[in-house]
Amino acid sequence: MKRKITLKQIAKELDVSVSTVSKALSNSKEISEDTTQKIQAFAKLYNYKPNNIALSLKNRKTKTIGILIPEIVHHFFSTVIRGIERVANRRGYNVIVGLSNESFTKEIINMEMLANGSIDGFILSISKETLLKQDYHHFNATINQGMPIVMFDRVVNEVDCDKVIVDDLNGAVKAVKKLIENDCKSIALITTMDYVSVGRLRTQGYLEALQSSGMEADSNMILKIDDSLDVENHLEVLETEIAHFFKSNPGIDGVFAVNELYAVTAMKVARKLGLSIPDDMQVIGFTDGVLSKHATPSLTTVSQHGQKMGEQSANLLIDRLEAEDAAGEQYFTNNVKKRDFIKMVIETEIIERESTK
Amino acid sequence: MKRKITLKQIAKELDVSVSTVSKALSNSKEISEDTTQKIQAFAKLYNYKPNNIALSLKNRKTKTIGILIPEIVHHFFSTVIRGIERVANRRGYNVIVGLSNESFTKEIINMEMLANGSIDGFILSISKETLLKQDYHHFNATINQGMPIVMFDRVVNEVDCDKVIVDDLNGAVKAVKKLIENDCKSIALITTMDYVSVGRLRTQGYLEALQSSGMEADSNMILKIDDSLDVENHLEVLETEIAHFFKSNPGIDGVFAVNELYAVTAMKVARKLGLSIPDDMQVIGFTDGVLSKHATPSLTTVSQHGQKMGEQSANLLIDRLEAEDAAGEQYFTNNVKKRDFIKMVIETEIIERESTK
DNA sequence: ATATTTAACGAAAACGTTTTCGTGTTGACA
DNA sequence: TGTCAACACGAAAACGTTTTCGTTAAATAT
Repeated sequence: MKRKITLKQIAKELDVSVSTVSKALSNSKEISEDTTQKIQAFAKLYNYKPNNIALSLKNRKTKTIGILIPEIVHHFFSTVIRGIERVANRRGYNVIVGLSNESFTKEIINMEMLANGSIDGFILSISKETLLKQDYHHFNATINQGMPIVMFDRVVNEVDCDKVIVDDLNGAVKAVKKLIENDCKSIALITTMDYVSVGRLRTQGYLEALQSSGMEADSNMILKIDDSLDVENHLEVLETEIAHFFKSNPGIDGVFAVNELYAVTAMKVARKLGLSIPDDMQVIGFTDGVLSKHATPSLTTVSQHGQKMGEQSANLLIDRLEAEDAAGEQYFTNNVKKRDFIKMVIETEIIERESTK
Repeated sequence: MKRKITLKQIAKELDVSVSTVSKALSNSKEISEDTTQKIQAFAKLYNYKPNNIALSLKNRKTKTIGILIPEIVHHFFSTVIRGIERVANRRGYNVIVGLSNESFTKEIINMEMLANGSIDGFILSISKETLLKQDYHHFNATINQGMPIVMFDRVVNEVDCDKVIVDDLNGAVKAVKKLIENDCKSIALITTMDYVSVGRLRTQGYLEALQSSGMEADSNMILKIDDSLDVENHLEVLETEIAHFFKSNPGIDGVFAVNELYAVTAMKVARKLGLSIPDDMQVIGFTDGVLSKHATPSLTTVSQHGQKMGEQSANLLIDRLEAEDAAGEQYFTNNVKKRDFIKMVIETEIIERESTK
């Protein structure tokens, strides 16, 4: 086994100085053509590649982006990662991922681990627990240390940084309006608790859509699921809750759910209750994941374009990183912003499938 | 904004040497209690944290693991990542992920990017194109440079390293035997092309199970899907292929599919053809993903325990990394293995749901 | 009073780069 | 022959650590 070769070793072998080797490899014209040739040939032979860590230390930038998300086994988040990785790679960056597992503490620990030089900037989505606590000091702290953050999807006004969000409110409005257009008279909402901002916004969209169509909202028609319990592994609880909800509201002919799991489960429950979809009840979900596509009947849903969100986030972050470079840091010491923070909104799109008429 | 503080800055402020600061912070008893106190207080005040990159360079290890997978928007792979991240974090490591996107070239590029000092070792699953080409030189090259690799799921004999696999063959056998026990007389197989080793093994398991039960295999009962096309986005093709398959084999009363997408699609097609599941046809899939759990009817499936695979992989890799440490590298130069390579088999488990009787 | 230990700290090397600034040798030119 | 530029290269600093090895002064032992 041969360990990776270094400049110093090449220098020694060829009896020149380290500086000469470095220059020769970067085709500096300070070095004669003869020695350049010789050095390059030798380097190629031994497959020399500069050590990234050394470069990072010298350049004080790592060319890697830290991703911090609540959960990776989740279609939406993995789609975002794919988007980030795509543009990051294209622009010469690596990505390092941390999982907060929806925990405030793990979010902080992860950020601290990564913020100590390992990465140049963060792309993250806030954990539920953090949203609940409303404690955002760790975000502001990292930003204050000069490390830029881009937040996506679950964002918060209290932190000043670039943000990429999906138009949750409007997406919900569009979905509910579609149900109304499709002649639904009694439209229910299945949502989460309010502290998750996306849940809140989608709920708001539901209400606005009803209002603007002259239908009145009925709080009995809204089912709020306590997602503090691990719903993925307690599917029955979800099912019985929804079943109970449907039974106590017999007239429901349209359902808008704030995620695809709720939507698909609602369909399942409805069918068990003898309802046919979409004839007796139409259903629209949020998030275009595998479930929506492959459910029977396949689910009409609001697509949030996760990959696009990832791509935009990465571009925002890298743009800012490279702007810092160009500005040569002087702006920072003067405390002048190079560019105001951007809040980018990704438009939603309704993907019509079999669960609506 | 205050940039991260360094040892040198602390030293300057407190008018001591850098070495003194370093020692004081690590509670060396070389330093008097007074100065230790003073330095630690100051460091805490300014929230000093050692720079990871500098440490990596000095220690010649990064405490980060490189993950290289074909695709992240995939329940199985993200489950594995979750497992890796879990133990990596617990043992003080970070994870950096690269996506090969099933491409040979991207696999190589990614490996080269990461192998230059950014990580201590790899955990990876081979891309389809690489399997097709059967070109594994890049794996052997990195191993020869002293960087350990752990392969999971899609592994290959030509590379000498630790491996974690699921018992595909036996899992398939169990699944098919369950169908036989459940009185299926005519069992079909929906599989991939043979070059994907897991597909081949599962096919083999199907054949063995039939044979050992005295049933004869009929090549007409095997549908091989060409997964070179992007099946996720060309669902119709898959559906028509399966429909055609079912129509030309009317007697099928049991289906074993090598992944959950094929299984769920098979159920969908079957129902469109007027068949009831599980009464007319029973279906078992492979991979316990979201689809299996939430399909209607929910799918009986062979679970591969992705998270466990990730955890085992990470433990194997870190064990080896830390064994190298302890051995102080001498073994390597003598070309003596510290530990033979391990092939760890994760047992599969059949999760019974509604698609079987 | 001298030798030796101990306490408390600093200098410097090392990890692997890149880059700035010499420095010595050559050749040209006056 | 003396001056100066051009050429080709090397030394050293810097990035931020840790660690080994001094070094100095005071304290102790002889």
